[in-house]
Amino acid sequence: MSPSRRKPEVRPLEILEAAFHEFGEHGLAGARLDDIARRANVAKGTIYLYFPNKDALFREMIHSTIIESLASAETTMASADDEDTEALLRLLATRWWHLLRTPRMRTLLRLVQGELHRFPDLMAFYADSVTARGRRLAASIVERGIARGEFRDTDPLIAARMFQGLWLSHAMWTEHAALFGLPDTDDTVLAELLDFFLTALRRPTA
Amino acid sequence: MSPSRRKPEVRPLEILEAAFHEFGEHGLAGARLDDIARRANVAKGTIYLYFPNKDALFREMIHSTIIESLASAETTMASADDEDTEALLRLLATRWWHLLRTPRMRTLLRLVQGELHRFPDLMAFYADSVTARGRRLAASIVERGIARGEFRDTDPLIAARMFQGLWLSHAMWTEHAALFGLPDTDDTVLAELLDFFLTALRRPTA
Amino acid sequence: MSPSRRKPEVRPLEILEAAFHEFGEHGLAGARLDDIARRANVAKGTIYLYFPNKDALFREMIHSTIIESLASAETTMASADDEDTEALLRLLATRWWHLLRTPRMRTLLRLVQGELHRFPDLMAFYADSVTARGRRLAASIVERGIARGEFRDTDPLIAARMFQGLWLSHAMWTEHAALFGLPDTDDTVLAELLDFFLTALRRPTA
Amino acid sequence: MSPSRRKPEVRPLEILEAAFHEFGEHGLAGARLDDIARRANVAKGTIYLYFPNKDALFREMIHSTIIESLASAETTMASADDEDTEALLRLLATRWWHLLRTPRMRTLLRLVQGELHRFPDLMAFYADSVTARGRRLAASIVERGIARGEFRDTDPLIAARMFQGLWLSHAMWTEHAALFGLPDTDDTVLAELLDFFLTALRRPTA
DNA sequence: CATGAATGAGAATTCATTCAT
DNA sequence: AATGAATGAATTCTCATTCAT
Repeated sequence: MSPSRRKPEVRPLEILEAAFHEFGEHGLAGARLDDIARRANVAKGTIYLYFPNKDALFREMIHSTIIESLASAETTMASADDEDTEALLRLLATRWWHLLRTPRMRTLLRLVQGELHRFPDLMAFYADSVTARGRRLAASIVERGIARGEFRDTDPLIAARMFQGLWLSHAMWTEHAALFGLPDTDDTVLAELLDFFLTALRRPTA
Repeated sequence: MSPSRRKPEVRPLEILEAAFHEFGEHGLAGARLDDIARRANVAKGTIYLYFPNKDALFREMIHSTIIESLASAETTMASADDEDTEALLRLLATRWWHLLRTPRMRTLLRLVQGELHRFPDLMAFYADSVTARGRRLAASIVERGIARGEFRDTDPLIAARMFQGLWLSHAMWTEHAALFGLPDTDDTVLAELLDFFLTALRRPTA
Repeated sequence: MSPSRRKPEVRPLEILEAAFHEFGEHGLAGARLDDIARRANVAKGTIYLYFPNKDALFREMIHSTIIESLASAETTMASADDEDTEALLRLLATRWWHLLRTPRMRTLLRLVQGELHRFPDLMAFYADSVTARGRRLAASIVERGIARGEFRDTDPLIAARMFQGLWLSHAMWTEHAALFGLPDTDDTVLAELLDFFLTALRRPTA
Repeated sequence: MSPSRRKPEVRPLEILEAAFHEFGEHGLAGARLDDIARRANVAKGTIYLYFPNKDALFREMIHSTIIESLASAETTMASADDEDTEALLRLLATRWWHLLRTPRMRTLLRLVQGELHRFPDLMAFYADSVTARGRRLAASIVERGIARGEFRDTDPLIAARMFQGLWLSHAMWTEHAALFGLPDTDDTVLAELLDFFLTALRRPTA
């Protein structure tokens, strides 16, 4: 085929996109550059125009996926302010739930779990920019609820961590919902999560 | 190495053990049979006397690790009966926590997360024998607590799922405790988990 | 880089110059067109405007380097006539020595030795235009010396060949002077060469 | 093909032999592992059982060829003692001439000239063990001649260097004898060399 | 049973060459 | 004329698998 030329800036993005799919499906070692190239509609050598080797491609793919997740989280999380805190938390939780259940996010989670322990710097980047950042947001809402007397008095960061733990594990199970005994409808799962979490958080009614 | 004269049945076990380490560190595609053989003190060809190929070795390794985990869970979980339910739950939770934080368990969790989606039958086996079984045990305790009026009235299986979700995600974070904002001492984490979970479970004090 | 506006004829020369360096350093197969282009401050494709392929570029580079060497030899060798033959020979030998020890010449020698056996026509061209031509020049001086009774009666072409052999091998050794046991200063080497050669050539003093 | 098995020690030797031919013909960068393997009657992967990569194979090939040359020089040079020095020198010179004109030696010379400047340690090894060693041998004979009054009084090491220079350059020319104006028969060349060298060395006859 | 040298298909990487701009 | 992104064939290197010993 003759060297075609589109907008040059999209090439690396297409490659990263293809890399996301292949690495996501087969892992770092299991994915083949050949397949990534084919999926990106690009010759094998083209990948090396933008990435020095397979490892670097993997790293950049993870990095850019995290960045992208942040962006989409950013827009997703922008919150309303005039509501009572529980409603606010419900809103955040719902959006979070949908975000986590995105195919993109699920694949990212799997890669983080399965492959990132060999890339400590990427793991740190993920922990910082995704986990810690999200936790702070959740904690700030919890804090607001405590300040307003809606929630019981607890460490907001710990509560936020529990929140993340619950959502995270359920999101992972969702990928094999039947196997892991989740209800058929995702909304049910979300309702259960919220119910449980808020029960632990609310002031005991006298 | 000279053909050694151990009990012949230990050979495959040693190979499985080595496989666990190498697959655990590098994943299915990334691990090399060469390294597994070296770690097992065995010639490369010997592996093929016991396992038809790499995939099969991986499967058997996962399978036997799950079995082994069950066994160790079994002994760990054997419960006392004469106590109040909360104490019982604390006991279970503590043991579970220590089990999950075992290097063996953590590696298994990573492999399940990272590699098992390509082995649906193994995933099912894991879900059934580990997750579901554990959930039933936890649920039965919760049920007892409800029956005795110690816990609020909820679906015991859902509560048990929340329990697992909390423990699981925290166990995974523990591998990079500092990065993921966990307290320094594991006991503190456990205390936080129990506190949160029991708060959600206890009857509201009038 | 923007299309530059030099005299168009200099382009191929710059490319040949860059090719000389890269081929000289890495050999025909080892050199990369990429590096040649970069060194010539030219895009990779530009090379193909002037040379049909790598091999041709190599050939032309060798060819032009030989031509260039001839020219510089020409000017270098233009001889005075009014002197005694030994002085004439000393002059020629000195100039030759300096020419051979030029980086350009040394690289050419290495390429001739290492790569030209796969280009018989270029080898022949080199042998004819450089070696044979130089030998004839040297032989003519030897002949003059014999005719004048300054030198012993020998075959001038053979003597000239010995002359070339001595100078050539020493020039090659010079590139790693310390390793090959040459004196520190080049002039010493030249003096040794001349001393030896003239001793063999002079009439035995009665 | 099924994995065959001969005396295991010969494998690397066969590979080195094949490497010598391919590298000798095409140079380091130009030779293909594939061809080396084919020539050695060995699968491609087998090469990597004995040599970590192409460069290392090249190095070992050079190294072992040098070693081998030394050995053959050793046996070749073992000298008789009862003769006059000139005869001794003629003997040495003859043997040297034949050794240098061996295909093996010629290829080695080409590789040393054309490729070894990128392997300084190998160049040093060659200079030490081959060139310097041979030079010392020649020098010792010259010295003997001087001591006996057969040769004129000169620096024996310098004379030996001239000797080597003459032989070396002529050996190289021999590969393209016609092109470089050498006589048809090798013995004639040798006779010329000896004649010239001894003329320079002999005492002037009063 | 056990070995490990040997295999060769397959994967990563390189780079001469092309061609749309 | 000049560019340099793109190509893909060619090459190096890897490693699961085989099998003679």
